Amino acid sequence: MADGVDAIQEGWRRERPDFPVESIGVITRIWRLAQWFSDDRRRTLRALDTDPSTLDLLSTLRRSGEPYAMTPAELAEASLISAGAISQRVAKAERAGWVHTERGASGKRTSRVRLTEAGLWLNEQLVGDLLAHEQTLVEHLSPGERAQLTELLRKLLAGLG
Amino acid sequence: MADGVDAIQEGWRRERPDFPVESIGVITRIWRLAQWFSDDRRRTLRALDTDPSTLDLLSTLRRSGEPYAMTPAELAEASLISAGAISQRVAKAERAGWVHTERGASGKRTSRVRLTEAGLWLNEQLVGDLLAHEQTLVEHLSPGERAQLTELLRKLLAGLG
DNA sequence: TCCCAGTTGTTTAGACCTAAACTCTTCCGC
DNA sequence: GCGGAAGAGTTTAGGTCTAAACAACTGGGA
Repeated sequence: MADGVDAIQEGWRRERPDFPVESIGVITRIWRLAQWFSDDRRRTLRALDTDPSTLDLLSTLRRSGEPYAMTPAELAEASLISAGAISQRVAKAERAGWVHTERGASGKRTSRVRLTEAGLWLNEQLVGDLLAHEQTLVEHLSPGERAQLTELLRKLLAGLG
Repeated sequence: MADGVDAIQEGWRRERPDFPVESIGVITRIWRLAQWFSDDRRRTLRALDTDPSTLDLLSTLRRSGEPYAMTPAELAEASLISAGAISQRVAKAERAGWVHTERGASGKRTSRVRLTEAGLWLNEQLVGDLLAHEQTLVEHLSPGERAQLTELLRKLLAGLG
């Protein structure tokens, strides 16, 4: 039961038997899984006229709880992307009407990005559907395997710093 | 021992206790690990004046064995990226002197991309160093855990089709 | 032999990201 | 108060990808 990643490992073992190829089995599979899940999400969301970046923005605001408002700096930290990318995501979501930027009193530099009613409603729909769908994607593994995998991933991630 | 992914899960559990959040623990961690490994590789390669796309191209050719030559279509299939992206990767690597495109007899449409001596040499250095480095990244896990993780990832990937 | 549909490769338009430059505000220390 | 450094947000340049348009060869059937 071999997959494309085994083929890569075997290629290197054949060509350079002295190279340590064990990490490929973990890291390359993680890359492929990430790509697969990303593509799947992009396809699903495109059919609903949105995209993963916008969903991530709305979900971050939603998860923060009432009043569903955060500063750009907070959003950047929570989303693990640059502040510049947040500006662009917010501009796009604002054009679509999902969020509204509240600027401080005249000329203030600070601002807060807040979910609109429409944005809140959209997010509830999308997240509910997506989580249900993604649950089915991991159910090829038994409950025990899922728990084991979760723990191993957590440990690997924690070990990286 | 909680990480940022647990915070996301707890956020949803608090805001929407009816949503099935188990998949987040697997999928989001896979995304974060993929991002971490990608960033790490990009940083490492930038210090050596290259980038992951170029390394992937050279490695695919190298792994194919003598004479280290493939057509663009074969490269696209092996690399899991579009043919257009291959054109651009090849153009860049050719400018740097790592590969050479051999076109068929006058006016032929077919072509083969071949590693140059310099490209072969560069690849040996980079892959040797990277694999040694990446081995250290997974050694926070015991040998048994690494084997278990590899199997679970393989099974999850296979289950996606 | 000729035609045209399919295949192969390249180019271009459009996304989205990062990094860095830039603008404006805030606030510390004198 | 004042001046300038630090902080916050936006804009822009550059890079890489996909999707789609485009260009050019190939090969089977009339």
